Amino acid sequence: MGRKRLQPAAGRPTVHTVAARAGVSIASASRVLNGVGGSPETIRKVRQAAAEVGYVPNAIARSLQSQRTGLVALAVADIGNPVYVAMMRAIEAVVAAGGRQLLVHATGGDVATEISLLRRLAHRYVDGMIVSPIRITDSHLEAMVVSPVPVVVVGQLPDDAPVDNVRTDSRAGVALAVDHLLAAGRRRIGFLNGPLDTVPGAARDAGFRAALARHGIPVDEDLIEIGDFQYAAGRAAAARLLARAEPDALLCANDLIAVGALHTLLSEERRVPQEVALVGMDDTELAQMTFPQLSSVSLGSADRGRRAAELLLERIADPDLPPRRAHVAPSLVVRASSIPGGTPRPPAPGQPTAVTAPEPGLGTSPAVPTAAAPMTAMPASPASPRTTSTAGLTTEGGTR
Amino acid sequence: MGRKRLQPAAGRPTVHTVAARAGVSIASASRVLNGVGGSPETIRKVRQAAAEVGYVPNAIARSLQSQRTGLVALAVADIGNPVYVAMMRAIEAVVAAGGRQLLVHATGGDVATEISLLRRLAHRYVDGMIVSPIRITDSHLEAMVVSPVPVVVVGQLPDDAPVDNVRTDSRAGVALAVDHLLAAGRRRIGFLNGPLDTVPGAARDAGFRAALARHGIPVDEDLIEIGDFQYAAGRAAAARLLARAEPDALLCANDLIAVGALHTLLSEERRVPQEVALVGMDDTELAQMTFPQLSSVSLGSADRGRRAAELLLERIADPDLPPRRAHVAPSLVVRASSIPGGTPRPPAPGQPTAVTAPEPGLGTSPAVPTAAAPMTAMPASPASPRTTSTAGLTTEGGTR
DNA sequence: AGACTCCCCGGAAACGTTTACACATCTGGG
DNA sequence: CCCAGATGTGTAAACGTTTCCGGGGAGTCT
Repeated sequence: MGRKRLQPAAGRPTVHTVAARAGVSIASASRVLNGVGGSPETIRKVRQAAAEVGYVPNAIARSLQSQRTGLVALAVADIGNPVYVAMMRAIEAVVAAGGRQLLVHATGGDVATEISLLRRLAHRYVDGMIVSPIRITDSHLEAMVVSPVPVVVVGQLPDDAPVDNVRTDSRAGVALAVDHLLAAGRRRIGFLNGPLDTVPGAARDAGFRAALARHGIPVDEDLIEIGDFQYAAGRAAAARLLARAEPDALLCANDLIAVGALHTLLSEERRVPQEVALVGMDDTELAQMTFPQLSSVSLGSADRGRRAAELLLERIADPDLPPRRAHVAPSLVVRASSIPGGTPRPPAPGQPTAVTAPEPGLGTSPAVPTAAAPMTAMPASPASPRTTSTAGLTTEGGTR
Repeated sequence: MGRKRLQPAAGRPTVHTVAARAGVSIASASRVLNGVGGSPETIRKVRQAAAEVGYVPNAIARSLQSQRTGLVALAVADIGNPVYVAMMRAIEAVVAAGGRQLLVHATGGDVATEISLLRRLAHRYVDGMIVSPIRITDSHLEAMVVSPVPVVVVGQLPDDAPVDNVRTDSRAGVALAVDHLLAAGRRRIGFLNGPLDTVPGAARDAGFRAALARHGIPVDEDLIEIGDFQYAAGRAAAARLLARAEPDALLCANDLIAVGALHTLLSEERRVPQEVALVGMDDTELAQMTFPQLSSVSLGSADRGRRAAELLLERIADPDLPPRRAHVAPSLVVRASSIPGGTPRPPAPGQPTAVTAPEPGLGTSPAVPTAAAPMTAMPASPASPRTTSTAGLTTEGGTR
């Protein structure tokens, strides 16, 4: 009898400890502790024994048995970029509601790091991963399809890739900004972009050229500068551009670049927006912190994060789902940095005005269907200058 | 013979699969795969079999056996606050070098969430945790000592708490800022603080009053405003303060508050720093992004993060170490927002100047020993305006 | 009263690894 | 020639859970 455990006193209590103390089998103890089955008397004894020894189940052993870790990984280039912070918050919320925790990886935008992370999924240390790569290579795709746990991509992906992904139409987003600036009477729009060999950089470049072409405006290469997606690069790129051209507006590929550009503009004593209008992209928290506040194209980072997390959880629950693709429509949030008359007075100061892009078609549509979109004032709470514009969400390929 | 696995074809390959295919025992297979022992012939067979079936060891099973998860958790209030981003990056680096990954929890500064997180450590889903609580309660302490895995605290802790922790002397940090402002001729220093029932809020309040007292200046309660540690609160608190008093300087309990205050100042058309000098705390990335750039008291967040991670890994390796405490000395980084003549011209524009506080004694010393510290120009690379001032690090209690 | 159902319980097998231990074989030296 | 040691291998026991399955008891229906 009872020859199973030799010295049950050593180490932390396990199910065996509890079972022995309650005088029942480990099966009964486990059942009671999981709330399934058990006679009233057994339940009482086990509960009491567990309380007395301070039993807490071991998460790892449970994972081994249940084949799920309760973890979801997120891999982004730069956890300092507020756009990823917003995404992370949204993902965290969904994932926590699903009873899981979030493991965050910072890849530094490095392809090798990303691949290695995807490959490591083979160890199944997480239940799934959300990844937002700046560049996509064949190795990425191969690692994703080979992975034993599901992967969801935030960002553009080849149309035939059998991977869930949530995307936004950043070309249409750029078009919104260009339309807005042209409607405000600007004619020489400078463009501060990220590297063209990145997915977002390429899309923004294409969007910018297409938008100008649609308005019959020739592209002046002197008005285009390339850096990376960081603050310092934005600051430097703006300085280079201003040294050789006289833009009356600057469109920036993300908010960090825009804040850098704003710094250069102000330190060169150019008035914003009177002399140079400024528009960023991503509509991060940062856009509301600058003075003047930054107009910015929202690409729905929080929505994309939320949607990605939902897709991932659904796929974890049912791996046989067909590959799905979700879209989040961009919208423009207008603030003081691009409005000629300074901060609009009618609502509260710093109140945003939003313009929403029409829903994009399948894949990357060739051009933006609308001409200059009408501006619509959005109702918003006077307490917070946060935009309440809701980006449109669509899903295709799923059976919802 | 071979009656162990009934259908080895199903599911992903395990050690059993590899062993069977190589015609050896699982023990031999495991040994080869771990690189310990094995004859040349066995090694060849096992390697080949593993490659053929694409074997990857299961992280969970390995964890169960080895009693380590390879994960380290970090719990902070707000992953959007750049001070935590800096800390997180530093921790990530150390932890990755130690072959582990980082699990990030956002607590929202909520005590109940923090406690629940600490309690969950009993499940041993991570090898240890770094936590930076805004408030510390007895429940915190109890949960920490009870935890089966080590916990390191970033922030003040009762002196007798048997928990590793790394702290900075934020009172001395506040004193650095006050000294600087007084030396620059400011006399009516406004103070925008966080809640007084938080550890950092209380310390900053005490530091502010002590610094004024040391200079024989009476405290004017009209010049003190309380909000929380966020941007919006800073903006609102500055507006309230400016409505009832006429400060010639504003000292802010962190950079987010300072950026909010800057927004209010600029939108009320007060010139910074000519009319109102501005100093923040934490010296985050944000401080370099504003215009004018923000003077800020560095509390060495990256250093604290790094040190905390080191302490944690050391303790994981040797749980019997005595409780240790590490100190990081604050320093002041002077930028354009607090210098009367605008951006200092001598070095490159936006070049920081740093003043380092003397090493604090044990525990919270009653007052700051130095009078107005001398300003020392720091050499820095012309390319980046990042400060290179290194905060001093000390450890006590350990056997290093 | 017998058969049937339902519920509760305990033994044991899984999950996939590492490793203690025992055994066999081989080598070299006395 | 025989034994000590070294070396390689396989069996089985861990790590801590959940869960399948079969047995037994109590109750109900016919």
